Amino acid sequence: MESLGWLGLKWDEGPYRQSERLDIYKEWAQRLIDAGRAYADIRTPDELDEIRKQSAAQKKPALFRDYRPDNPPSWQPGVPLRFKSEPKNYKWHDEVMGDLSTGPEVIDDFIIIKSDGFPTYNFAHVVDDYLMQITHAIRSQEFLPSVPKYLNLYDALGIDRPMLATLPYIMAPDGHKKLSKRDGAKDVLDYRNEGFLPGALINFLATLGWNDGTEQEVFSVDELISKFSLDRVQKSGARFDEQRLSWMNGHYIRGLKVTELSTLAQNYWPATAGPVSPEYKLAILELVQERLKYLAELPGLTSFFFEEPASGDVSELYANPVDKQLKGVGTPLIADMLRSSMKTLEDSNFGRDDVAKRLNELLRQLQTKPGILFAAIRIAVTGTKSSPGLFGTISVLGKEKVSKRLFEALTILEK
RNA sequence: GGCCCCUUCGUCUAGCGGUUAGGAUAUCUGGUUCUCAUCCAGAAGAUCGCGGGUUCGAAUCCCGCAGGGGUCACCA
Repeated sequence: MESLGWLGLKWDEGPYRQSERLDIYKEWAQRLIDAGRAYADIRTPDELDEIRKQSAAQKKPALFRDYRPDNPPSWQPGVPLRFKSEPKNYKWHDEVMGDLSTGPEVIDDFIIIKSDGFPTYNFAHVVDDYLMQITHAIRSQEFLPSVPKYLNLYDALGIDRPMLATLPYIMAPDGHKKLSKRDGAKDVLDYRNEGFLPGALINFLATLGWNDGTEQEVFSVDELISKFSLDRVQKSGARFDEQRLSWMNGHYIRGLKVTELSTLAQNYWPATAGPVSPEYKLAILELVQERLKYLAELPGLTSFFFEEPASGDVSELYANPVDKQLKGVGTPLIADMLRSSMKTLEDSNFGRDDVAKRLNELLRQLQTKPGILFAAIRIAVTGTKSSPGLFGTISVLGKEKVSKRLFEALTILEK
């Protein structure tokens, strides 16, 4: 329920507890008894198992309707109540699967009230749906084989059935099995904790097995409400592709206003962020917004805004630069470039434009390539091999941090 | 085993008798004269599960088969 709330999915009625509705189920069960359509089943689990074994030995499905007790006692608390089925052919329409039909062989007697007095799902959902005036019963595929049983029960109770629809499975990313928690599937709330947006998850899930017939991929919730239709739902299962979800979430994050992103990102800052000003965080978010796929990536992308680069990282990056261009440049030359950078930034106002102007100017003076000069500065200032745009990063970091880091890098290089 | 459902690029899918089998994502390349990302452009990627039919013509209709999944509880 917390998941539904987070996703913004609202319900009209309930929730109900079965324990508070036992009398209702009992009343409906009594109707079946009165109509001769239910009987108390006093057989032990062992006896029932015996029936199953016999059937299995004959390579036939176990049908309890072939083994009905001759003189069942009247139903009383503590014993299970079994539905007395009336086997026949069924044809019905499934909003997703289309027209379906089955023979009498799939209809059987089944327990409707357990010995503890609680109804089984098979019985409770029919009663509950009816009382709540449910129009559409949309279920997962594993219920499809049970539908004829439900139809038989609707008939016995003399009530109309709702529209039926069967949704395909969501499959595990790597296999052919349906996605399930025991196979490592994440909870919806795990996605919330990793910083996925509800709208993105809904969009992803909705288009997993459904499309509107156009080439549109991104749908707002309102669009989904107006455009979704069961008859365009896929019948086959669809793999849960996290990469696609990440792409979609990134798309939604990019569409946010920075202030909105800031609100959502509140709890995702690195532990070392500490009590820095909201303006500083906002400026950082502006820099990283377009490269965030989900909020939990924030620390990895921004930690250098809050803590000094590790000297080990810096020296390692200079010794083995990822950038090919920087590779051929000798340490003395890199040191020179850092010194010049310090100098030209010394009396900068650290506005983004001014930083850009000065560093581009320096580029001309030194007659080197951006891939070399800027890579060298990036390592010193961020301690990483990639970062947001260098000018913006320097501007946001500010004079104090930048000067200090250039100086630190210099001492590392000269060691 | 009985019954049921499914089968188009790696993945999500469009397609409903005539298409160079389209899009998205992922991958790769180029560009946006700094990396990463974004954005833009391009490439590669599908003998439409297989075999028969019907038809001038089938991914599309019919029949078999195979593979995958599900279900046969006092769980939902």
